[in-house]
Amino acid sequence: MIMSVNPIRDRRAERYAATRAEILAAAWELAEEKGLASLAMRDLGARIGMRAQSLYAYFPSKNAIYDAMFAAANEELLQRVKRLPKTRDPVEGLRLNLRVFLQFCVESLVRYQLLYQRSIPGFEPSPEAYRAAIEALDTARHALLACGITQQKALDAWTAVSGGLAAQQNANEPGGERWIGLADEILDMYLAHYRPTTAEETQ
Amino acid sequence: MIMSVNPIRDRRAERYAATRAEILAAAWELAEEKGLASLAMRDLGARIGMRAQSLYAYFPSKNAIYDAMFAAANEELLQRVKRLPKTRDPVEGLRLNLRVFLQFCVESLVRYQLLYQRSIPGFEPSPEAYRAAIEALDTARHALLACGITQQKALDAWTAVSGGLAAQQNANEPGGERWIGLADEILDMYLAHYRPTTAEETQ
DNA sequence: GTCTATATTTGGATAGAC
DNA sequence: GTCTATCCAAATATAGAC
Repeated sequence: MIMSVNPIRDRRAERYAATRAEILAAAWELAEEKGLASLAMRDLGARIGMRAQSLYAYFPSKNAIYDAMFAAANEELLQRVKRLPKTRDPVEGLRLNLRVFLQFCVESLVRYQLLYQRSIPGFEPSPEAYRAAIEALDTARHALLACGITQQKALDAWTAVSGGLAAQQNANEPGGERWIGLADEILDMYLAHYRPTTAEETQ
Repeated sequence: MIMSVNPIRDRRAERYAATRAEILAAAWELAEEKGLASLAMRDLGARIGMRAQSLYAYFPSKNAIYDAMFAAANEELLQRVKRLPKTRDPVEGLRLNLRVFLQFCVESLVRYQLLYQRSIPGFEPSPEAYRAAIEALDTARHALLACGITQQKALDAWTAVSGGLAAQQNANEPGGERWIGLADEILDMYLAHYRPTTAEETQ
């Protein structure tokens, strides 16, 4: 194994990765405190005892930091939905998927902004950072499929209603549960309309 | 009448108001071209043949310009829903209200961001600018009331589904109609669930 | 890998002449 | 009411010494 042949290089890589992680953690903190768009390299460096310029040894630009945050957040969501217990009842599976998504959306306002609101001028997530986002959306698609819902229109309606709940909650009552508390009822409404009741309708 | 006593002062006021309007029009243009957050006083002045500093004779700050844009946009929406023809069928009234709202949301991405996404760091609309926004929302509430829908939960669900359609459309397919085209179907789904079927349920 | 020094850009806002 | 002249602040990013 290469690891045992050259332990010094490994320790360096570990240190490097640890510092990167530390920078990202500080970035989230600062974003929560001052707003996502107000994240500044100076402040970020200061928080971890560095000059702003030294951060460039870890990230080539500020947008690269946003990109890493974007990727990590989507990966977090993906892991959560993947870790969900398998249910016999497909509706229960969809309900859990929705619950996890909404909880994820309202836990952190800045994370929500970064992932779903494109509020940073000039920042466009990289395709790699997108991967987990697409995969997470795909879990919702599968949960819908398990309920016999296959039409593209129905999937689009699902993203609209689930996304709408999160958006209203964060916009009008951040930290509360006035809208996300409607999840179960909205789910019932949705299924009553879009779920096929006979085998034929499933196609 | 004061107007005929001192016509000079009137002409000045008119000129002043016209210049303010010109500035705001240029602000919308620039925002569409470069992004809402990238609106800069220099560019704005340049567009109307002025130095940036001269703009301060018309607006005390950049945020005041955003505020005027915010107010004007909400007023525009309010006028549109108010101008809607009276319908005998309350469901038709709700449908038209929704249609106008969605059309308004997708017509301009930057207007949508300004009104519904709070994407400008440090900008908080003034209470006066809010007035029309609240009034516009109130027209939706009345349209729902006419359909016999009175519960707060049901009103919240309405803002979630209608807002969700606009949000998904703008986020994933700006300029298209993949989501807003679902409006009628979503409305049916919503009414089937929330509209009382008997007089008693209406309370 | 971190620093100092600095370049560069950007952009909001004020003072005072005309 | 518009200008010139500035100021001031913030923030990204690079060069090069240590």
